[in-house]
Amino acid sequence: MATGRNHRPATRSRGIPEATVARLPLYLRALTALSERSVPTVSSEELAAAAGVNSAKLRKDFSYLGSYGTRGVGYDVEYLVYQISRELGLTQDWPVVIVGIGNLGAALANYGGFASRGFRVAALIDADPAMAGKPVAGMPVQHADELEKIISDNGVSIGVIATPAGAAQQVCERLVAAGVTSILNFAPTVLSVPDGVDVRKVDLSIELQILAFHEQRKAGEEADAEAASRKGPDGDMPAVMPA
Amino acid sequence: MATGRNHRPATRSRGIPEATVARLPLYLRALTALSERSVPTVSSEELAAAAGVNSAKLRKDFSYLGSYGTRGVGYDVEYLVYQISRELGLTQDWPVVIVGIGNLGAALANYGGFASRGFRVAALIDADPAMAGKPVAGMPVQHADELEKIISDNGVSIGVIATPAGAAQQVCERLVAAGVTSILNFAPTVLSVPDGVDVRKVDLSIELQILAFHEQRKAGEEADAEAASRKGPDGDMPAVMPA
DNA sequence: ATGTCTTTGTGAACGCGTGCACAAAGATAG
DNA sequence: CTATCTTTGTGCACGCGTTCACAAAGACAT
Repeated sequence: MATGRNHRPATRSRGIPEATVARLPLYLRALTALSERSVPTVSSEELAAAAGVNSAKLRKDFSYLGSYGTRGVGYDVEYLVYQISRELGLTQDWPVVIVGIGNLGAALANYGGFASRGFRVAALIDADPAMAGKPVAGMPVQHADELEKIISDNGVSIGVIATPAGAAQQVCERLVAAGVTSILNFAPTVLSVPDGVDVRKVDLSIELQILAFHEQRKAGEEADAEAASRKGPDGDMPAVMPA
Repeated sequence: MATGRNHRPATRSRGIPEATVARLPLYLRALTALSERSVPTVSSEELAAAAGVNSAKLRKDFSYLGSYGTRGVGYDVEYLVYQISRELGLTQDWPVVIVGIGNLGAALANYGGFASRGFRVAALIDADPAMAGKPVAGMPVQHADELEKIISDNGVSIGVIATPAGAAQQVCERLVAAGVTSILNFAPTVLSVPDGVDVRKVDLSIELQILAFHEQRKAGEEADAEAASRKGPDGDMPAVMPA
């Protein structure tokens, strides 16, 4: 049992750096938009601007995939869309299960971007018997008892956990035992998984706290600059100061 | 990953590395759990395990905050909770607005972790007039016309964008113009913001695509391993190497 | 007081990611 | 065909983050 396997497998996946992989979806989205506007080619400078990254970085990223550009011209949009899609494995169908159909789970089930590209919601699963059979996003919720069967029957390898924190680890273990090897975790918990299983975490609370940190820093710098006169009644005096 | 803050200027946050800041909420969560179990002290090894990180990394992270540990003993849980909370700016109240009350926006409004620690949902805003006045999470949705007034009246500096992609940039600009300096973006778009504004992005679709990449790689390796074992004992010979 | 034991705090080495700057490659015009 | 212009692909250097390994610091027992 490995402790929270959040760090990368350390092995560069087929020579493609993790940082590059994380940007490929970004490029793909920008390219898809260009494709819909029937733009035939795009330069690294233009595409980088659309994706919000540095053009040198983009070119280096693409160089890991191969030499798909034409010097003096740029990149063929359609060809690049295909190459990135293939590299990301989006040319095949990925059945996905969502476990925990509360507010968030339901929102995820309704999320359009889910079905759009290669991903298909194979089932919605909840532990509450009262939810069973209830339609969410045009699909009946199934009871957690069926979890193993659903995963096996549909060949699901990607699971989304949207349960309360307390249930997440247990759900995770059942998913893994049933054959899931990639998990997207929305529950605010560190998941322990065996080697070979990938976990990605989406944590609203953490993102907000990081923003708060920077916000506080900005406020502090402002106050220092302005000699601090008009700040709200709640300063940050220590209310609790344990020894 | 935030596109608006990719090239972070020289504003290195008071000497605390960004990577460390991103982990502080993780430590805080683990410490809060210990605190609730009335555990008085914790070693770096134990806490690191609970947070799913390396213990040396944790100690180095804490060293940026100061010397809050006692050699031979560990860290005082309550004291550390306070120090990290203060460092993250969670000892003060952060009013937050959520713009775009669709499935996701409603889920966020109902999310408990929101209110739990310093963050308070000041208003729910939507552009659809039919939504106005409708209660979501015990709070009436307000029309987008009121956006500037709401932000100004409540001193909101953090905004959450949960609108469709097409509306995100425009909403973002209005938020920034009204005084918001930190944005959490759930819309699948690259946001352009002026310097001094922090953007963090949460993108379900990107996370799934990254998982798909690794999933595909796993499947490929399996196939390679099979092929290799079928061929002969020496496993690491020329895999697929396109010219 | 002294020695032993535990655990922190950190110097140093290393590896990854980023961005600059430029040569190579191809398009295009004359 | 040659010259020029555009844009890619990448060698290189630099800085950040991670990890190791250990000395310093304090607790605790005798």
